[in-house]
Amino acid sequence: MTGLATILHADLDAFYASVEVRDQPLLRGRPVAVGGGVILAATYEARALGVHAPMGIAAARSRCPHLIVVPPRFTEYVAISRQVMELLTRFTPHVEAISIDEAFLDVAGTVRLFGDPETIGAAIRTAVRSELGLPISVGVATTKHLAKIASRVAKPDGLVVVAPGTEESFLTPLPVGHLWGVGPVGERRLAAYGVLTIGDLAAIPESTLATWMGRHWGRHLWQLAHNHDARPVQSGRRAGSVGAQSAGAHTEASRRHATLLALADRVGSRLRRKGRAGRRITVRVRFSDMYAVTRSLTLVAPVAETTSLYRAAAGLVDGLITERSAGRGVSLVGLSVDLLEDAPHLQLELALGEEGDAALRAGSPQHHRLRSLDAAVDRARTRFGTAAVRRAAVLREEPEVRSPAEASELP
DNA sequence: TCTGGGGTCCTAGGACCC
DNA sequence: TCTGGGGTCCTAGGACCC
Repeated sequence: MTGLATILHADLDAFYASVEVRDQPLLRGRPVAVGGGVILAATYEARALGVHAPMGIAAARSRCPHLIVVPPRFTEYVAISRQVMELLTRFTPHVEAISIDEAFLDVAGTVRLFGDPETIGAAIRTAVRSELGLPISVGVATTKHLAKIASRVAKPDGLVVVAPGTEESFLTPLPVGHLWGVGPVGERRLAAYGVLTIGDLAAIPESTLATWMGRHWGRHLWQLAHNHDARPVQSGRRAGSVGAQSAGAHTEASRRHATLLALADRVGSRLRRKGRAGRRITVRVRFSDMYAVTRSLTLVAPVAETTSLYRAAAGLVDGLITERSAGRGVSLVGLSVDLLEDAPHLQLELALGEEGDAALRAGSPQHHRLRSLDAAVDRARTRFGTAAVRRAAVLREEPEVRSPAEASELP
């Protein structure tokens, strides 16, 4: 051990809202929220008036009548996020992006180059502010978990260093809800045992926590409370799943199928862009009373192609709704795919997917797109051989590869 | 005034195999 | 014929994160 706290957690403040304020200077200093349906991010001015994500917009306005609500620009946020992550890699190659607006850095190897971790944290904040015009908070500590808590304590627009040896006094007074992974349910369960702060938690023996919360959870909580967190900063982590969902009334089968096809398109083209595929398809349906149900299916071979995703998803969703709807409306449908590291038939699936994509770019109407996969299958036969294509189809438990045409009968 | 869209991880039961 | 333990895969659900 170096005796130095070298893990940084950098977290953009009110990210979406800060981008909008940056790009529309007239918004500066005013209560601003980014939202579509619900609040996605709120400036600190808005938070002071009780506006928080993920509150409904109407509820937010009732608390804050002068709230300015800006529609989100996701493409822009993704691009800016990339710029931020790029900037961070100047200070160390060990950057682990964990969401659109936060990342861990391990600067153990670069302190001789850039100065101690606190100096690096300050330099990051200055660079992000001056080059990208955005506020970012940084926490510095000996573990990932503690660095994350430190950046939270640093907000807004601050820097907090937890020096080695001071961890316990730093953690003791904080509420247990500050622990990563302890949400409202965990907080309630712990409160029932009189555990309110991380100090309270740290005083409980691990074996007792295990009986209260289950073995795994108990052990995990005990370790976090004592700042035992050996997880290294991992750059280049790959996503484990890809999904898309759509909220709104989906009670009518025709609307639902159209939405599912669009979701399958979105997920499929993202998979192919990444060169990934997956076997496990999960659908999620939420009813109008917010009751949510999932169904999943593991295919025998991986898929990355719109029509296969669509058919698997439509079958699951229709079955689920027949089984559970009980006269309720459907307010959300979602589709996701668990990715495989590597897979037989992946190249064939990707080739089929490319053909589908080409048809999409050509702007052909939906039923033409689906039919065009017939032609894609023919081309795949030439490229990969009839046997390979048939095998892929059999492995997907489909009667025949040409069945995309069936899907064109759907809306 | 009802709750977006993108993810991660864990649990638990049943099927199946050795 | 009965019994047991261990391991893996599949599915459904839930908590949590931003």
